Amino acid sequence: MIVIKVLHSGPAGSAGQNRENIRQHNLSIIMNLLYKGGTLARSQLTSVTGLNRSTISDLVVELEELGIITQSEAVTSGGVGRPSLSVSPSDSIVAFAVNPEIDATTVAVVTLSGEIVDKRRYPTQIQPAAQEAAKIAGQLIKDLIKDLPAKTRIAGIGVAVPGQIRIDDGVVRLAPHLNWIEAPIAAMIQQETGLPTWVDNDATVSCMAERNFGSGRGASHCVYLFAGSGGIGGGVVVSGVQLRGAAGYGSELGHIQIFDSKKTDFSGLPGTLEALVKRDDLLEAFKLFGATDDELDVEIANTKDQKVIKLINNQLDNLGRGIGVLATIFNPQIVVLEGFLDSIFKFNKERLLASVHASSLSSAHDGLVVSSGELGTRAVLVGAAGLAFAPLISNPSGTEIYKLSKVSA
Amino acid sequence: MIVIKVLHSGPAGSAGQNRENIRQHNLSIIMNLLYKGGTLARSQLTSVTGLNRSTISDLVVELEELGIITQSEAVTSGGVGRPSLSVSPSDSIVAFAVNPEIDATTVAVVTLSGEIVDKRRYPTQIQPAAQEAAKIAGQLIKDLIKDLPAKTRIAGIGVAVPGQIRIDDGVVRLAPHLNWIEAPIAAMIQQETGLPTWVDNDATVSCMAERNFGSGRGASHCVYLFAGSGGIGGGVVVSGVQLRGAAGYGSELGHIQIFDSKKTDFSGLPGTLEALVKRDDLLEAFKLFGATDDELDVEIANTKDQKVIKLINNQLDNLGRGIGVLATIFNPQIVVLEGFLDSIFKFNKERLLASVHASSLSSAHDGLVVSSGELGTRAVLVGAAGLAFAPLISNPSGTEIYKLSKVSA
DNA sequence: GGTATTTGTTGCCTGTGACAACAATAGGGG
DNA sequence: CCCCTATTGTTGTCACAGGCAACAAATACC
Repeated sequence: MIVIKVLHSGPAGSAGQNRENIRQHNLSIIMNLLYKGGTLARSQLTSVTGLNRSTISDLVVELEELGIITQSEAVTSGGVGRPSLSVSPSDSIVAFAVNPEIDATTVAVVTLSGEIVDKRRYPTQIQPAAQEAAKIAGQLIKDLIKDLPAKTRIAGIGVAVPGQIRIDDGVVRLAPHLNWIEAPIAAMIQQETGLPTWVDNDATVSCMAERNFGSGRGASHCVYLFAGSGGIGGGVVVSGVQLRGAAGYGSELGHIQIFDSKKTDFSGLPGTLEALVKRDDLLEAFKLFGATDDELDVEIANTKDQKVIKLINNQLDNLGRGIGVLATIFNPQIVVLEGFLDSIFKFNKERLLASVHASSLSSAHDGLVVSSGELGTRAVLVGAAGLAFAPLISNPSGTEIYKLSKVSA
Repeated sequence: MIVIKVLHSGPAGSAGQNRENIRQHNLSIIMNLLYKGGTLARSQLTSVTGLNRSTISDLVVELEELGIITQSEAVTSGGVGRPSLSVSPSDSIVAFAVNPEIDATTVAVVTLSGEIVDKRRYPTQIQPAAQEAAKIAGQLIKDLIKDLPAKTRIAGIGVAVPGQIRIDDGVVRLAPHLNWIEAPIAAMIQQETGLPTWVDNDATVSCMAERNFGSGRGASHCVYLFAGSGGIGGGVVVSGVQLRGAAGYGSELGHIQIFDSKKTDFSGLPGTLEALVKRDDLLEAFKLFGATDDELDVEIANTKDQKVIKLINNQLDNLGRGIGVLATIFNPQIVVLEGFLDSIFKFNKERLLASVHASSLSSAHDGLVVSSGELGTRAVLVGAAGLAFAPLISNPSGTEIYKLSKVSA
């Protein structure tokens, strides 16, 4: 049992704390632990939070009455003394995760414990307009609801979009690959479904998912790099908090300039990480146009072509430099790679690490772990659902949850 | 009057909140507001914190009894109704700021309201060893104490060192320009003076000073770049919190690689910001070896030499690219420049901004302010003192403050 | 000078977590 | 097989901190 003593770290916000806040805070702490940790014993909650046994009992009962957690009789024994009750997030609480991409829109049902229980993918010929994507998402959600148990309750909808998002009002300021400009996607989907909807950048939410449930579990400082057909996206966790920037447009890690090259990325900036580590270059080398990430992964793992190997090595060197820059800035415990970045990493880990070491101070990369993502394509969906769970977790007793009938057929 | 409603932002830490925490938290909130804001009316405290009038009264009385704040009869009127009492941080509480540099060690007396009331500078021929610097600091502190009013009380000592610091135990892991390696400077100074001592990186503490008292006042996201004879140092504030990294070695902004150049920085990395924007290059162009920052500043402002102008423009382009990379990553409200970086910025602001715009996404630099530091050489001292005030601010009722007699002569 | 407005002060109330005592449930030893 | 120890859940009581309302104080405005 690890007892974590948290001093008053972080910023002293300007808000005073009153009696209601204290209760809300403690309920939130427990929900947060259960969300990330899954099933925990009540005795664990006691020692981790530092709260009294009786207090934990009281709080857990309240959460149980709210229907967002369940208690089960002592699961395992193993130690002396009376066995502690197990507490789990309720499987009846779900959120819908929506991910519009160039060639398809995907919707998933994700439980409060971070599991994907169902999924629908709707392919499109060309990239859908925002209104169209909203309609598709609405229809898929209605389809998914038919297969859900009647007792299921819904926290809301989380949307992950490859672009720059104003999270305050859920408007996509610019999504270059989808060709969306100033698209109020949250309002559109909310209109279609009647459910509260939140939006954020796809890499940002994936980062959070890997941090909560994947390779970055427990890391206070984590850098996440994701690459697919839509360029390189990034997410950063600093002191346990997602980096968003003053206006919400931060952590665009694909667009940091690291070399003099004339090669430009999708946004027109030269010499950026995205310009120099390009998926299309690999596809061209393999003559594999339109391949999925999985197909590309297999191809990379098995290639013997010296020309291709040279290309991959070059990309590894460039990626390593980018990671080096990020390590120098953030000094993270872990850098998580996803998509084809992970494929080339697995092809030659030593080369990437050597490049990272060559382009950062030893203090920054000492003890740094570079790792593949654990969640793969699930990250973006689990992360998007997390957007919808966030209000419930931060204020369990004051957040509405909806019945299936809330969504009109 | 601005009423700030703070939702439960930030990370839900794992610590539960009990009755003692709530009181400590509220006392801390008030101290924090007073530290940053100087004198405030009690009515302002009420509206900003959201706490009840009677609660604020109670808290303020407790802080007054602790001797760390003072109340004065209604300073100004201006509105209808009974005038509110003014509350100020006590001027009798001070901290010592220590700044060891290559050519001198400086110690200042800084009040809780962020004012430097006295200062001593002790020049050295060559860079002092850590033990030597500690002895110098100890002697200067004893000298300074002689001139302080007898009622003065001391929060502690804050040390700002140009190098990589383990803040947990106050050990300088590496300070290249001072040639210190694994130097337990905090313990040494504590030994000399008997006062509790904290250490941190000089750019990091300067950043915090500019954020609390200077150009970056009120910014939630702030990037700070400082350059002197010891290369380029950086500090970043993210969501109001200083970025330190997992092990405390983050925000080494001078060492991010942005070009292919073979030019190396002091740490041996090629193509970094520090390698491409070099103070020594300017000194050489001016034939001004050993000049102070102020002398260099005047020289830059008045130069007509086309060759020098070309050099400055080149440095501005490189600096702009570095700032562009940082803007892309952090999306800050403000970038604050200090030292000769500020001098070349003032020489041609448009050129720097053009370079920033050319090397970042518009979403990242829209609304971005690039600004000169307000505090100048005071920043590092005010910031260092902040290290010693931090425990007092985060736990006013549980932190010891020392009488002058604590320091043996 | 009277009224409205704002703020400080005081006494009382309530909610929330701590604490202690007891009950329940496990393992270990003679 | 019983007893002892260790751990956890439960219950009732307590203390503390902030909210609230009423009143007093001090200002501006008419």
